Amino acid sequence: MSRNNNQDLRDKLLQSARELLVSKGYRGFSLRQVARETGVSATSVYIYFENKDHLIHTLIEQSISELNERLEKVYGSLTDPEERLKGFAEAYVNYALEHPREYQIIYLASPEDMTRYPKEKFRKARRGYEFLTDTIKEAVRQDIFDEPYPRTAAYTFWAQLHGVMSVVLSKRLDTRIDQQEFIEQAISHILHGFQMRTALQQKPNI
Amino acid sequence: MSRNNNQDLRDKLLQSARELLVSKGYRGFSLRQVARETGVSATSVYIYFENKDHLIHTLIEQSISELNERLEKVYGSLTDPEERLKGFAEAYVNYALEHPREYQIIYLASPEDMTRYPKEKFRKARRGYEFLTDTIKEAVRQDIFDEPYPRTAAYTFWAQLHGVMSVVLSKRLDTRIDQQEFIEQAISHILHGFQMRTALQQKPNI
DNA sequence: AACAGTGGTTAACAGTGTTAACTAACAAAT
DNA sequence: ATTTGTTAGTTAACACTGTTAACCACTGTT
Repeated sequence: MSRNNNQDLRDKLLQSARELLVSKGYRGFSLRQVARETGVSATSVYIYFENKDHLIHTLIEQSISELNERLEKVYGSLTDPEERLKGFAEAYVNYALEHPREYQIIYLASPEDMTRYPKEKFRKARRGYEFLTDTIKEAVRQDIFDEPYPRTAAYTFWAQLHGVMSVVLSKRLDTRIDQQEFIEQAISHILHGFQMRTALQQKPNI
Repeated sequence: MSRNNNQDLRDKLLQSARELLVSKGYRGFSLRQVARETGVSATSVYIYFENKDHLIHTLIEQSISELNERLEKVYGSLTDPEERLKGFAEAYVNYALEHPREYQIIYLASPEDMTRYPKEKFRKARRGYEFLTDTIKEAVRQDIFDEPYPRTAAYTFWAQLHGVMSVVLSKRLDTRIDQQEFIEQAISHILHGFQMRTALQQKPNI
């Protein structure tokens, strides 16, 4: 157990870091604690990560990848655009509910940090958006949606979903509101917002 | 300038804290720095605030109040439910754009902190939701919307808006997407999601 | 056998939140 | 008028933190 320590320790550090971040949350997260947990000196972390931010950033990338894999699975298992869209929403919500802390990690990085990292690193993260953009484009092609800018629409979709889960996970929901109910209704609203708008835009009949 | 220092210094601390948080962001924010800036010893802060979290929390409350005031203004100046809803959205977005750091402060508090504070403190924060809930109820009364749970719908509305602004402010938007365009389209989608749904909602089950 | 590189160490610096112990100023009580 | 208690502030200290510099023990190469 000492040959290719190279990648070995790096992975162990990442795992300890993730566990700590998930169990103690962001506040109780420290490099030294990670090192302690891994049974290694604090400065060793700096051999594999430029600094604390970079370690966390790596964690974020991992989580984004896992989320994207789920989305890809949905994309591959469904063909109807509307079904896919709903599938995306559910996969997204489920990931957030199953891994709340990790989900929050993804959205943790503040803008000032982001700029310090190479922006290309987020290209991989955008894969999820591509699935979504494709789906919307397909829906437009099939005359199901009427979106002039599918990419913008894709970001709108994610943003709304993120808002919903953000509110849920940060426990800002009114206690009188049932969480499950809230999520379902929100998804329903979001999906509905994408349905043909031209016909309804004015005063609806009935 | 030394009589009722009581409230005086407290306010000065809050002001310094806000300036620091806005200029340096959350990372570069420290109690000691706040004290230094105010020209007072670090421990003085503990006379007026239980700890760092409580200080920040007070800042949050202030920002929420300011935001709520804007919403109240909208509520008072418009009567048509749909107009009001749109007005709320715009006021919300404008506040976020004009005071990005302060907006982010509002949504900074992580769930683990929240529980440490008396939940009632957020009652005042809920005023905004009440304006919105009222508006939706009124829309339902006028047969414009068809929302079985106006309160839930209100939270859905906020959540979606928050998601949109969160994405914008954390600079996660694809560089190819115009920010202004994105916001407008998102608002349009969100509002549309509230328009009459009965005719379209074929599959109500998740 | 000497060399450089790698992966790790310990020691130290500057900074943090927070607590404990103290002091100066002032109001009230005797 | 002196004692008392309270209040608003102080300094000193503790246990942390992220990060850097200097060092050390190995490895494989020449």
